[in-house]
Amino acid sequence: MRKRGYPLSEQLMDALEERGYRDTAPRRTVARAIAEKERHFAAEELREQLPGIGRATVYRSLKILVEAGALCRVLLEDGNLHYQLSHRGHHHHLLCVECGASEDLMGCDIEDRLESVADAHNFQVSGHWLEVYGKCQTCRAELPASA
Amino acid sequence: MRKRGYPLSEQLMDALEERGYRDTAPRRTVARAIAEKERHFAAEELREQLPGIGRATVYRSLKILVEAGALCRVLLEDGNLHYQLSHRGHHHHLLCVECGASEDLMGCDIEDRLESVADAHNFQVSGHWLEVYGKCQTCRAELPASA
DNA sequence: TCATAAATGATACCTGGTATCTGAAGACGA
DNA sequence: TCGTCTTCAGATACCAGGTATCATTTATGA
Ligand SMILES: [Mn+2]
Ligand SMILES: [Mn+2]
Ligand SMILES: [Zn+2]
Ligand SMILES: [Zn+2]
Repeated sequence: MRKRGYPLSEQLMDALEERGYRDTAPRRTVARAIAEKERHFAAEELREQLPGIGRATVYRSLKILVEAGALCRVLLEDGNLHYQLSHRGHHHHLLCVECGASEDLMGCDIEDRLESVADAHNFQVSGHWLEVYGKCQTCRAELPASA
Repeated sequence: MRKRGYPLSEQLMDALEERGYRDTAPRRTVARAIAEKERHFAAEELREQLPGIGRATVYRSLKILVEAGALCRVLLEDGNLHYQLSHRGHHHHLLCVECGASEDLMGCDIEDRLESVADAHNFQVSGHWLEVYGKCQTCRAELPASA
């Protein structure tokens, strides 16, 4: 996602324009708010930050940004769904259960690895959802007792 | 989960009693309804079937049955969460996107396989969530064109 | 049997959406 | 620049899937 040279919020707008969506003031506002997020966030959290924007518009923007690949959904260990700026294309997340940090994991070969077990069930794999939970580098260092 | 000899609904109640929950009429009613389910189901679907049971009771029952390991949550490809009778212990699901059939996948070694990539990120894996989508044996046979 | 703790169900509230609709704003050709 | 056409915005209502509160009922076991 992140490229140097011009604002992230513009890159989000570009991703929408590429898909034929118009460049509107509310969408720019949403894009700017998302671009400032340093971590995954809940939909409602974003909406609270944007009292001037209609609820439906916030949710619609999230939806089309996910479709455009600019945002991805992250399933937290507690079952809550968050949104996050992320790499395009298929990938997974290493989610720290201590601090919430999330690291993208590119280069997924899960389906290759599932081949043999799926074959045994005569099941043809076409997709998957994987989230990985644990402790990040920083949190391991801070809590050496349980690291 | 399923053992021979006595009703599945009784096994659900047993799972609750093992955890110190009381044997009550509403819980038996919920357990009986769940025991009759041949597929994963939505919470609201179950509630509609049980108009005599309070909404909170239905949701509380689902929650404690999941905690007791008698039920598991299944994340469908469309993002909806369903519940399903299932094996105890860690496992995954092969979910057919055509017919909705779900097959349990025991013997998960995902975390072992993630070791090396997690190590590269200095990340200590403690858990994961995986759902596998595709086409089941039956649906592959019925639609040979795209199988 | 009876005290106690736990469970129920009504109600209200919350998050995360979607459907519908009217009016506003963008795109674009003349 | 204007008019038209389409999309979009925001209000509102609604839905699914929950949780918190609390008064009343029920199960359990001493
Ligand atoms: Mn991501
Ligand atoms: Mn299962
Ligand atoms: Zn961390
Ligand atoms: Zn199938």
